[in-house]
Amino acid sequence: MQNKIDLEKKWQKKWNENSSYSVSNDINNNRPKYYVLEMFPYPSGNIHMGHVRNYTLGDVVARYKRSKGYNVLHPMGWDSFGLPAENAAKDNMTHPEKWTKKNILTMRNQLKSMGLSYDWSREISTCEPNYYKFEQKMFIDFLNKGLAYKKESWVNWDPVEKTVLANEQVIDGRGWRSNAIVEKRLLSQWFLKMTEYADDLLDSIPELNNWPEKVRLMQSNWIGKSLGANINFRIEKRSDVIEVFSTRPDTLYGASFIALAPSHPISISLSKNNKDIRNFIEECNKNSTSEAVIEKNEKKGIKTDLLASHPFDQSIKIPVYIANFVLMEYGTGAIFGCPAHDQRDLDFANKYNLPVLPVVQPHNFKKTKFIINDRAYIGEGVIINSHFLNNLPVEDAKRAAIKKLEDLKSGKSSITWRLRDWGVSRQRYWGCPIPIIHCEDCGDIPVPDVELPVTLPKDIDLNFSGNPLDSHPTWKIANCPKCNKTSKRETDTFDTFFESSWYFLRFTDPINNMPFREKNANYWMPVDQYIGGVEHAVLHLLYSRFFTRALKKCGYLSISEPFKGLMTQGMVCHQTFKTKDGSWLFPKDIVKKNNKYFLKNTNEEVFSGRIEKMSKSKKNVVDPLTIVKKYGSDTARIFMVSDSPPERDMEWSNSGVEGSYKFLNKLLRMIDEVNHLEKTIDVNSLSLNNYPALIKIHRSIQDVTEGIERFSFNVCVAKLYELTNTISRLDVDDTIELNIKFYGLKILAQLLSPFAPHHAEEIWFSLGQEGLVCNAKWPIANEKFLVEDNINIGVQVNGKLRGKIKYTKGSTNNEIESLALSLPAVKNQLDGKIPKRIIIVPERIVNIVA
RNA sequence: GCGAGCGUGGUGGAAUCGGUAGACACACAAGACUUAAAAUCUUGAGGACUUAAUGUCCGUGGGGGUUCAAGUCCCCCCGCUCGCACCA
Repeated sequence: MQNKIDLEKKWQKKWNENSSYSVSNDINNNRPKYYVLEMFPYPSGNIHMGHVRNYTLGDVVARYKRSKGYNVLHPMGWDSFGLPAENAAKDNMTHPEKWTKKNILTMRNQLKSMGLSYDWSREISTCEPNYYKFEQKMFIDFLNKGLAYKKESWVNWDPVEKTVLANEQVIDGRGWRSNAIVEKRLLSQWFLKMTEYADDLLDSIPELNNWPEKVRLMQSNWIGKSLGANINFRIEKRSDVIEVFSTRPDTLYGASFIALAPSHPISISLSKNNKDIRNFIEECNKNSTSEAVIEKNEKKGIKTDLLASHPFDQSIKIPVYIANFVLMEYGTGAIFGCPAHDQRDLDFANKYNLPVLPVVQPHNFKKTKFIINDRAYIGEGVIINSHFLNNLPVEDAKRAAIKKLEDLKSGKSSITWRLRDWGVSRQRYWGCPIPIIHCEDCGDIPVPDVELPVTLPKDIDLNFSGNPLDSHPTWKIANCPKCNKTSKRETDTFDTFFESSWYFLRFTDPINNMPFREKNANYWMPVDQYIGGVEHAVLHLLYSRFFTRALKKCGYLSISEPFKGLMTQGMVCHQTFKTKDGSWLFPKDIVKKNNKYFLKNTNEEVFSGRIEKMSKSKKNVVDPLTIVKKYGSDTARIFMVSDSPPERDMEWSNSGVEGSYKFLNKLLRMIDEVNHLEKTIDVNSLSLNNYPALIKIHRSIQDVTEGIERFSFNVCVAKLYELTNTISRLDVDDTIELNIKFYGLKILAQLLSPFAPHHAEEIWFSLGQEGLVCNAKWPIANEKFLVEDNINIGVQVNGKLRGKIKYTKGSTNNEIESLALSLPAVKNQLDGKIPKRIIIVPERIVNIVA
């Protein structure tokens, strides 16, 4: 038996020599196309188990589809702009570019050692000017089509580092490096008009029927279309009004306060003459910009002197507050609070002693008075305490209230989206420069096409705080393309989601000096199967859907939806280990003895913690390279798909890996056993009943094929184990069994090839088959071996299993019934009584109701 | 806080349509081979209770419901995980 590494190297070399996985750019061929894509990695240093899982899943699909005769596009590249390169630069004083390129080199070799069937000639890296120059042009096209614009928006500002922080860099309201209290600041930034496609992005979700339902739901909720009303409240002694958006205009009579966002124009104007309000708004501005943080914080407000008039009854006066939970970005930046029917409003009202008047009463309410204590009622019901709305059901009352508001010219029906425009400006170095020049006279002028790309300067000062592009002495100086006046370049770069929003298009035509040819994109797109982590369920996938539409509007291609099929894989988890005083330990340093864990070096006892997602911070990582070196990549691949279904989280376990390794070794032993023997008989001519192994072989073809089609790869592996067990028990001294064994091994090689391609080639070759198994046509089960004549089903009495019966296919219900009733256990249960009913579900179950 | 998902033996999981729960594997135990170990092969097993019969009861996070029949459908609850717009 040869060394696994040599075996794998041998076949990788063969694939290379044959260019087995490269795809022709000639798209006029007759084979149907199939585009399988895994989310490309950020080159963080080394591949981790999450990558191994992701790319194994994709490779199974790619290899399977190839053998089914598809023209398969299966590319790989690098999402190589991003914050970690800048962090690494600060930590180790290495240039982001150098760090990134080194990582790519390492990771490319690691991926290549896994024998993944990529067309490496299409490799792309987004930090290359040759990639990002196209998106600079795209941005200018968006600008010209009105899909990009500039506005002010809030950022997390670290006053010590003088830099903008990502939400993840703000920990408990402080900068992660400086530990300074983070402030909110307004910056002028570029936005893409995603809201223009809000309706389309929402309405097209039903077409994405090869996406997981949960992702479609998340996207729907994210877009968040709400029907309601914009309502104007007049302010006492002032001429302006407060415009409020509400989905519950039916509860207007229950309004007990109005709350403004801290950044609402009225809040700002009030703060000018009121110190308390100014302090409160300042306090709110110390909050993070993260919605999760804002929502988790204690709900607080400050009362203003303003009183608003109720739109239906000017005599009702409602106090106006400024509250920390009202977002300027959503709706109109102001709400009316109806505490009885909204939990957040109720908490607020109870805190500030505001009245709670119920205006919706449950339909079946019997008692005399409906009272709200500390739980808001948000269900269905009829309106009470509301004059002209009384006795109407909620939905009717909404319509009536809106009608009245319109009659009074105090409001109108309105749709509000949760979806916001996409802010793409980042105050960072390691990203694609935004191709704009700010001229004092002409304003923001796009860099002319001939001057693209705007490339990043290499000589940057990493010690300097703030954005290195901004502090660079010369880079930002440019002449206005219009008036030639000395001007300043835009020093912000694009959000790195920009690159990942069109990389799948570049893969369809990666070498031409244009982003991609429309012809190629139209042929390959949409991606037939996209595979990646569920953490991208909303942002990346929604940005890409928007981007594709925007590119279509600019004439780049003619499709709207980039991803036809989506598979979201679960995380790779592992047990954690800690010392007595709670510091994390690497699993590789630990040995298990008598159900206790000890440090390898010192023999100190350590303790196992929860099973958690593999992460560097908890040290519960297993390095894929160590595994590949020890067991070979086929072992890692088989293990990755064998235990857990792809969409679920999986646990990495050493014993599981050992199991996969043993399985592959068993296969190699089997070929050693048969490859010196002669095969003589055509097994397809054998009759089926005498040879259960033949039936098993054909069942396996059927089961594995179906399993791959519906992503039950773990079941496929189980079926391969079963098939292996069956054929390993065949007797090589019996001529017929030997021939079935040959045949079974050949089929096994083919069924195995998407999962453990190196071993599959080895078996294929040892059996003396022509060519490479990766080019062989996928086997088809012979129907005559699939039909089962003997039916074996359970018999229940009152839904409980009491026995089993066997009959031949085609027996009548009467025959089945008498067979069932003749079972001793059934007779026992019936105890002489006559069954009330007998339910026979053909070939499934008999249930006798006594 | 809001949105989404998940929960089945000692462990990972299977059960495609509501129809024999626990396939396949890991771990475990016994046996074979071996001077021995490893490797390999064979066999066993959800839990409890017995009168030890191929017997009864319980069993898919907990509680309730629909149905001849529920891991699967509905309602409530518990636990864990993911996302929340500047991580990718």
